[in-house]
Amino acid sequence: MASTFEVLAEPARRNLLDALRIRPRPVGELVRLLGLSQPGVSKHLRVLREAGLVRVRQDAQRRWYELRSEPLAEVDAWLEPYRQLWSDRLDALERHLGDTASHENE
Amino acid sequence: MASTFEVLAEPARRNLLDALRIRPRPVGELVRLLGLSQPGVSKHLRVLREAGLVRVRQDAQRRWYELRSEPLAEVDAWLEPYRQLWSDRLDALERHLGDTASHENE
DNA sequence: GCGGTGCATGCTTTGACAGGTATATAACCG
DNA sequence: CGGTTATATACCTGTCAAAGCATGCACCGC
Repeated sequence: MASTFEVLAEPARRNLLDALRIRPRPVGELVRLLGLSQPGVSKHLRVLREAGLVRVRQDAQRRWYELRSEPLAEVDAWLEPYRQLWSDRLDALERHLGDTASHENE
Repeated sequence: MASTFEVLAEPARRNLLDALRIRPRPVGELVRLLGLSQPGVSKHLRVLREAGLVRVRQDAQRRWYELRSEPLAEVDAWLEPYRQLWSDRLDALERHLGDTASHENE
């Protein structure tokens, strides 16, 4: 089973997640939204499902796909130690702006 | 040039970033840390460089690679609307725990 | 200058993956 | 039942990326 990062590497799959983030949708609707072939969409959905990023609810002949955010939380956790880097940088910017403001009449 | 997500799909490259997050390092050190061949590491570093995730500082025959976090901030931004999903879920959990606690003697 | 070190690049093979078309499966409707 | 809708899977093809090995290139110390 592919890692969450590998799954997210494919733009079409990120688009699928973006669509499912709004609300669950059946496959046909995703096909229309993405403009891919139906088999193409089904195959991406399979990858997403096997990675735990979506789950399916069957409703007669329709299959409603919905988002599962847990794997994304892991990505967020990986990112966590890096986040500090740009917040540090923002802090520095803010200090700089503060300095500039306090010197702005010199 | 590959997207940041594509670049992060490769585990070795995430390992490189994790190593460079601590401090800048020359290639040889990264080779030792990752246990890959030197050309392999160099090629991954090239991909990281072309995606803007690292930059190089040349020091005589050594090349010091250091992290550039900007592209990671973009990933973080993509993740942003999803983050709400698990914070919502945490909120719900906390409410549930609160309810449970208030009923725990029933 | 010369051997040695540190690193990049070229080449080749191999395997994975995406997209398409055609087809299978399953459930609905009349 | 028969046709139709909704979705999945099989198969094929082209593309691309990763890994290994060999080699090139730049700089160092002597």
